Amino acid sequence: MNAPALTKNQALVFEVLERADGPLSAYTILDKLRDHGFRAPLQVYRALEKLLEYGVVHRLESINAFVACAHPEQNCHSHGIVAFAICESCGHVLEFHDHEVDHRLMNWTRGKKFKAEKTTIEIRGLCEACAA
Amino acid sequence: MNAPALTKNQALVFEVLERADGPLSAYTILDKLRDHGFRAPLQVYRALEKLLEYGVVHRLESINAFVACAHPEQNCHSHGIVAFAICESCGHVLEFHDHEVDHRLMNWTRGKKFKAEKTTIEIRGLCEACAA
DNA sequence: ATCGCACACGTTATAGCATAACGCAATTGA
DNA sequence: TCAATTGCGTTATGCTATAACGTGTGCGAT
Repeated sequence: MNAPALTKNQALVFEVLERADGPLSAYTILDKLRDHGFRAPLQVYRALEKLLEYGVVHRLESINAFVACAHPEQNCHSHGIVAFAICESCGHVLEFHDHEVDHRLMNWTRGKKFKAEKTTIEIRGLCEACAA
Repeated sequence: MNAPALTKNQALVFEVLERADGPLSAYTILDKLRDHGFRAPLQVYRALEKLLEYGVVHRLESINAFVACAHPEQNCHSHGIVAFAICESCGHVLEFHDHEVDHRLMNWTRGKKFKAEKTTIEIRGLCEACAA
């Protein structure tokens, strides 16, 4: 899915996520956009829904938060599975792709005749700076 | 962490999860245990916290639900990373372990000097029966 | 024995995350 | 022009999780 021009709300939400130096919850985004007229959670969730669809934003399931894609230039959906390392201290997120991991998981699901739609890989821990 | 004898509440929660044929939310567990005197979410969450610690229950982050471990006989924590395939139609969960996947992820985090604490791999899709 | 501690438990209240349902406005294309 | 689609705003609600307080029980150390 390629990203068409963003609507006003989508652009606002995306900018907030891009400027943030870590993942944000939907309600945090809402608070940051109150000055721009945002009043209700749905305004955020609806924008996020589209941004996720376009592949320019990721949802971190394990912490109920959202983060801008690390390489906005390319469509992230074409990279296969995305894995995240999330620092539980400072909140920073590392993003990476590994085709071998994809293969192993896909081989397994294929063997089980399971039709995979969406895969989540999230590693929580401490980043280099925080582990010191 | 090996499982000591379970307390009454822990045993009740664990039995509910074992009998269920799929993951359950904390509040669903609560409802199933009202007849046994459960009145508040914390009674469930506190039991779950211990069961997770003992490795006999898994939390599925992507659907906010809990499931009994598929091989209760062995300590699941000793198997390395656990991956789940979750059917979005019938709710059934397949559980598996792959040391090669573990390796790839650990190599990557080591390269980034990231200290991994807890890793989540969840594949949502359709199981064999539901995909037909 | 009893004091102190750790732990499980119960209760009330609250915080945090997400969506349902309604209606309106703008756009598009048959 | 009409119908369908999409985005938007609002109110209300539901689901998920934890804070904070107090009680009781078992058990080891003094």
